[in-house]
Amino acid sequence: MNETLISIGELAERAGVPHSALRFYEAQGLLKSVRTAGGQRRYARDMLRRVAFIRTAQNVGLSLEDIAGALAQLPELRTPTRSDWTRLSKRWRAVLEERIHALEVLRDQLDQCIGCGCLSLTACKLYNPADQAAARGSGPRYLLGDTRPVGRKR
Amino acid sequence: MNETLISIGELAERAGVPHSALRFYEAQGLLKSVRTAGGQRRYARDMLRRVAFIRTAQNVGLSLEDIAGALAQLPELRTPTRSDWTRLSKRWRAVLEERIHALEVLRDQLDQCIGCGCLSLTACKLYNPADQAAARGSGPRYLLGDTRPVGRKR
DNA sequence: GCTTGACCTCAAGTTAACTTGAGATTTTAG
DNA sequence: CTAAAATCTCAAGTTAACTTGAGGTCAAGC
Repeated sequence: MNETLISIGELAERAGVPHSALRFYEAQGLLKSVRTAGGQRRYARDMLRRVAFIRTAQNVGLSLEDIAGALAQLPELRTPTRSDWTRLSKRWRAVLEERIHALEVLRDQLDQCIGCGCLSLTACKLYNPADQAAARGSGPRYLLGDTRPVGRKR
Repeated sequence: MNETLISIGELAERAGVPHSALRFYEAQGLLKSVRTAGGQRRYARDMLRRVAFIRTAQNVGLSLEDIAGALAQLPELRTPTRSDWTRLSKRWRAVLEERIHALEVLRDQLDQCIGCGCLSLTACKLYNPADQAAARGSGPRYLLGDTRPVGRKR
């Protein structure tokens, strides 16, 4: 019944991720492992899925912190079931939809702003700096449709 | 005829960007300035637009290096005209379209992958690690529709 | 049962994009 | 003309996400 556990080398190879990154993820609480008597890591098979999830999410621009938040919803004590992952997937879909929407808004506004010919920065909806929208704080205000900037920090 | 030039403080306030960032951008070749007899920076008005452009582009996830590349297309010797900016804007639109498309592909594949119920990582089109597509190199292969990952480094 | 490849830990280095701080000079308002 | 506000330079610090290296241990095959 230990045959279901894999070494860090195997996980690294199958996931296409370097060992160092796996250890780093574990240190950040994104992965878990049990140890052999000698202290080496052994991963349950579902960690492979976790790694895939992590890399995929990073690819759409989410931070490890965000990802850790999502993974925290998975059960700790048992191996995640199909429906655990499905639930997670649904939330992801929402995140992706928001990001797509934000980019579409940006694209459309870019057309109307710099691209339109008005060239008036003071009237630009895309970039609304401090002296235009000081009451709402400084910096770009409309970039993400003025919604919560999902997944992007700073 | 010097009234058309603004100080770093004014640019910072109007653009909603700290002085330090403006100096940094200049050091990176993203902005330009002339100096007073005493050595202080004075910016032409069109630098305000440049700053807006920089921040906007950063917001969609482009690196300063990418942005520098785009800005390098603007004329050095004269103030950019409306059509200079329009041309730049059109290229941006293409970049945004590509990013949007990549996210849509990702969203749709997520549905079919983790979300579908097959739960088979070996069959997952989203995340295709080394042992599935070793011949094409390791790491995720289909994440951006297997196209050139526009604007993202590493 | 031993050698060799796989692992381990911990500290330090790396890149991007800035920020912070120190110490000195320039501008500007009164 | 002078004091306060704005700038200047340069070096060092910061965060994220890892990588690299040193020095040493574990495990698997012949």
